[in-house]
Amino acid sequence: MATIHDVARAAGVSTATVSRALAGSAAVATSTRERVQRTAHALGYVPNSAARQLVTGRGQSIGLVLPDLENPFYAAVAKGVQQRVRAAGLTAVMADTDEDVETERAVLDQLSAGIDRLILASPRVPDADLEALGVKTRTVLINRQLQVATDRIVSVVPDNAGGIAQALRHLYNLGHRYVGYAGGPATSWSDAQRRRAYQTAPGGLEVVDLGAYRPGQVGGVAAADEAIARGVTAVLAFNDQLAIGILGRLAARRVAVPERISVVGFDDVPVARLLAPALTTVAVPAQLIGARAVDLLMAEPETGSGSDPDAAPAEQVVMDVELQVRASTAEPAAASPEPAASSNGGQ
Amino acid sequence: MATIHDVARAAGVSTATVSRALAGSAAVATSTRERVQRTAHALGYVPNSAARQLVTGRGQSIGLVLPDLENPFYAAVAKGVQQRVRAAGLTAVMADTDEDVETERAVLDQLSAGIDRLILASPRVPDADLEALGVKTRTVLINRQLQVATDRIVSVVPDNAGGIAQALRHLYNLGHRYVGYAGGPATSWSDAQRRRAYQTAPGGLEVVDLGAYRPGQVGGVAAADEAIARGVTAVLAFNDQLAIGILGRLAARRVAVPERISVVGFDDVPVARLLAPALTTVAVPAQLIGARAVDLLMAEPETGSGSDPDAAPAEQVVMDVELQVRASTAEPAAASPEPAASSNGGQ
DNA sequence: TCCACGTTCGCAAACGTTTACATCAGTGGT
DNA sequence: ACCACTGATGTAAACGTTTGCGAACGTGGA
Repeated sequence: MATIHDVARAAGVSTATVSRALAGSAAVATSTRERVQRTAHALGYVPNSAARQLVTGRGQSIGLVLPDLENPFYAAVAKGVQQRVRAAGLTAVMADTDEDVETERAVLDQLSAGIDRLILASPRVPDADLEALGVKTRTVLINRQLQVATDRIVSVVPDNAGGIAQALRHLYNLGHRYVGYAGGPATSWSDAQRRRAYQTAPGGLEVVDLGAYRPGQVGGVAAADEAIARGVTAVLAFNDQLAIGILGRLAARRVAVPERISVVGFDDVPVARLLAPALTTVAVPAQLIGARAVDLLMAEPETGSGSDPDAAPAEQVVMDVELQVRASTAEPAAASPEPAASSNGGQ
Repeated sequence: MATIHDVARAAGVSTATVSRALAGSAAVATSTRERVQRTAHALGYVPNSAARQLVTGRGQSIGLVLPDLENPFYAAVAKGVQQRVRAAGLTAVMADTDEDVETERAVLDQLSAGIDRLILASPRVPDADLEALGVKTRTVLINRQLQVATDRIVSVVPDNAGGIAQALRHLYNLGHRYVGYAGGPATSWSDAQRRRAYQTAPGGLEVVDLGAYRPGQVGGVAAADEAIARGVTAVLAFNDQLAIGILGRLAARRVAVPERISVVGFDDVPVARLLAPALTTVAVPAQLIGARAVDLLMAEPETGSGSDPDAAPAEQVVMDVELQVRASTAEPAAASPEPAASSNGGQ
């Protein structure tokens, strides 16, 4: 492996000049720069990133920790992150926490050793941990916000309220009056947001809480059973994974979708349109979110001198979402029955 | 940030002792080791990975490059890799090549700077590039083998031949006599393997080449059209992505599956069982493959002194696959028509 | 002729570890 | 009483790079 010394010797200059020439510094003569670049290329020189990182302090890789790589939504986020990161000449180290808080904490510990810039998707650890992390590590949150505004921790989130509103309006227009919300994990910030959003449902539309479920096949069966028991005409799921599980259970119990019950998801993962029936769902631009997170991470936190210092430091960006109407929603079968009672759901 | 010097001073020893104590070296007194460990923990000391890597030469992260993170099969591979890597106290840097050879080459260049251990899933670059890479970087291939056996490049692959054989036998037992193979990209090593495998189909079963397609929705329509045109009673797809595309096109053209045409996939991605009809497919243990690749990467290449040196250096491991019979395959509608002619497929 | 100054470059000090080698104190054998 | 040896620790070099500082060398103005 050729080092900077080899290049320096071959080009007849000092290592300092090689370093500067390769970095494109202005303080080196054009002729010298070109000669050095040629020599470096000829020798197949590639800078040792460890050495560079040691002296500069700034690493060339950013960390991405997400709850589940096999969830297509996060896969898309990862893809977006990866593309942007590579375009910037950096690399991305990824960690999967298996939706588990303890694993997440362990991963965070491990990563914070060598990584100084982090993207956290749907982090489950408490706010305090995040703030502690933010002290030494520049951090961008996806699907979560912090109460206190630290300028080192920014976030990018989908328009949860808007998405729920669109879905609810769609169901209302179809004629639904009694809708269930099948929630996600209690520790999920996104779920809390979406839960809050349906409180402001259009007048005349009652939304009941169906409970909290783990997204996926297993959570889907309990959620579907609850929906049937409650007699709702439509169910709005926390995300597509859960909606898919619900669809599966409904099919197994021979409950016609959308004739007897309409189902709406959230995320619009690629398979949503392939299901039978194709899933009506709120599309959130996962890849874009990932890309945007990287942008935020690279933007210098305080370039105060430029323009006025407090010009919205973009501490939080909200991405637009859009309902995709497909085959899993339709008018309710009969006139929607009067909601039995204003029974508020458990948990 | 506390350095090793801070710990040394606080514990009243030299940095060398701290380094040894924390590494668990036997050459340090138990009492000293414990005192150092306590001090280090109290100071919140975490070793600087860049400095460590600089001196040891060995990095603490392994690279994983794969063609498409949004393909659930590779997402599963990535998950398996990630788990194993983390268990070993390392980190994984991931790169997505978008199924593009040039991108792959660029990624390989970029990664080989700071990474000395690599896992390549379905690499598209020519053998020569891989051999060059293997010189300085310990490499494990997934879904590909090299002709020449370099001891620094090993590989883990699914039992392609076995999988195809199982699928073909299943179709034959069902009564099919005229089956189409919808192939993947021409540059894919896996596709070549699977193509070769169907040459040795059971007697009486004719398999025709339907051509080469990009896996996914778009490739699926052309492949389905070709299958219909050829009049096959069943189609065996290169992978699930392609099979899903075919299913979609068949549904759009109102060709009943499995009544008119049976469809078999390869991979068994999680959504396969959720489709309508649920996809019969060859299950390959993606997560296990990822984990196994990491194991191979960590195993020291030559521990010659131990036992006899040429005891199968495990230069290649083949993973068992198993056909999952679901709803997309059935007996052909009528008695399978005599194959019109022995027309061999294009491409 | 001399001085001030800008451009281009080299010197050498850091960055935080690991590790080969030296040092030192015991300990048991002769 | 001495020697050889083992076990525990310290010393210092090395890893490959970036970068502040100063040296050398023109160049133009006074």
